[in-house]
Amino acid sequence: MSDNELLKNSAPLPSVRRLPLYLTVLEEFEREGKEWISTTDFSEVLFLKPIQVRKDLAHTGIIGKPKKGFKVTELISTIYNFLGWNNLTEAFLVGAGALGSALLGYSGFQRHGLNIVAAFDVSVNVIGKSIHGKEILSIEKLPDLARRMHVRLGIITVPAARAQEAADCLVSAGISGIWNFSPSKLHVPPNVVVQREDLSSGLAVLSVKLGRFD
Amino acid sequence: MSDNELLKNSAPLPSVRRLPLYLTVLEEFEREGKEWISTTDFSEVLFLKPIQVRKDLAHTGIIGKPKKGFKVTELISTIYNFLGWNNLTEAFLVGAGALGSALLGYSGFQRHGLNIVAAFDVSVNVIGKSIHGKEILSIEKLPDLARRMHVRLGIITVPAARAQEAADCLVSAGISGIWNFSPSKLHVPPNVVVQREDLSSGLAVLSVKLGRFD
DNA sequence: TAGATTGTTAATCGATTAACAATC
DNA sequence: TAGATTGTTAATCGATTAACAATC
Repeated sequence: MSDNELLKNSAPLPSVRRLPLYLTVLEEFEREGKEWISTTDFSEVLFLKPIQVRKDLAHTGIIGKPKKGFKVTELISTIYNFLGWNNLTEAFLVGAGALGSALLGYSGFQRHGLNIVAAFDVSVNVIGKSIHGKEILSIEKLPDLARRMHVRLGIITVPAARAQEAADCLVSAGISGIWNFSPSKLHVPPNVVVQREDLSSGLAVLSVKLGRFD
Repeated sequence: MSDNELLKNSAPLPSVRRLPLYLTVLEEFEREGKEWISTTDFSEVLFLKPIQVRKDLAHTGIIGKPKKGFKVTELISTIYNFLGWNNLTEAFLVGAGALGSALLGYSGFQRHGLNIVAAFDVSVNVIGKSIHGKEILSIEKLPDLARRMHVRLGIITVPAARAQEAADCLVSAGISGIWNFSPSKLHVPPNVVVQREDLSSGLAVLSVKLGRFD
């Protein structure tokens, strides 16, 4: 019944979430021309305990050198490899509103192995228009195009009320993963992976933390 | 040394993150005119275990009725209360790029107690322009305005390299919380709360889950 | 009443942290 | 060599789940 039923035997998800954080530090070190980085280096910048960094990095399979740490370039490519960010995954985006447009315009995804190849909407007001150089297509064309282009990933940025509908469309198009930016819980078959990216969860945490100071 | 040092004695953060999810179900029930909702109702829609829902709701302090569950309207207002979403927090947004514009255009924040009252940028290309009806001001005006308007919250949507600078500016303006959409770790004094909302963390999780199916 | 659902106390599970020997 | 840092094994901590009596 759990979301993670098929996902055993890998790094703990909290560790996976921290890996991109390590990448930002690593890239900084690389720019500065440093060859080695230790877990204490990480811990000082990120306010984490060195032992936690060591455990996290161990999950990627990298092996360090006592007294030195890890080779910066090697660790970067190991993490990229671990995350599968060295080969591009092509994605369709559904919902070309404010948030969808923002994601279309975010250039950083390319470096993270994500390539949004097309965007779709239901509204005649945006269909045919172009946002950040990408043409918005009618949602009706999605299933056919997805199969022809072998697109594996769908990004949902429609309002909550339309999210399930968008998910159904993507599933019927044979997609294998969904990045869901709507606050809705999606019902999909067990072979489809869903990652919820819900701003309201983050805002809830922030609100509670802030409230503690009143 | 931990981020949560000052934040003891409240609901566990994973529970807090789930509360907005319950709200979407509750609002659906309310629209349908239902008076009562049980933890099994929640669990069926959200694929959670009833016991987890019960534990989560207990943290808000609400008391249910055996055999009936919880009063829909009462539970909604209890959660809103718990999150502090019934009175508006005013916020400044720093960085009027693609993501910043999207957040400026997101009408859902009002319902979640968040009111973005002004946006700031460093670029002369956007200063003076208006996005979704909100004028973009020069970052130089931020400290003075923040103090005069008693703004408590800052939202950072600048590129990683400018994030610390933006945080310093907000901190010097007396802000007490930061919602950080950049991938950088921010260094702030202990009385300032930071909530990181990092897309790359979510993408990392999604990538690992997807990779598991290859 | 009978039975569904609550609230509470205890058991389990998984992630974080500690301790320490191995190593360069 | 001496000491910093690694990798590993064990202890702790906190969240999830189970069990069950209380209740309407």
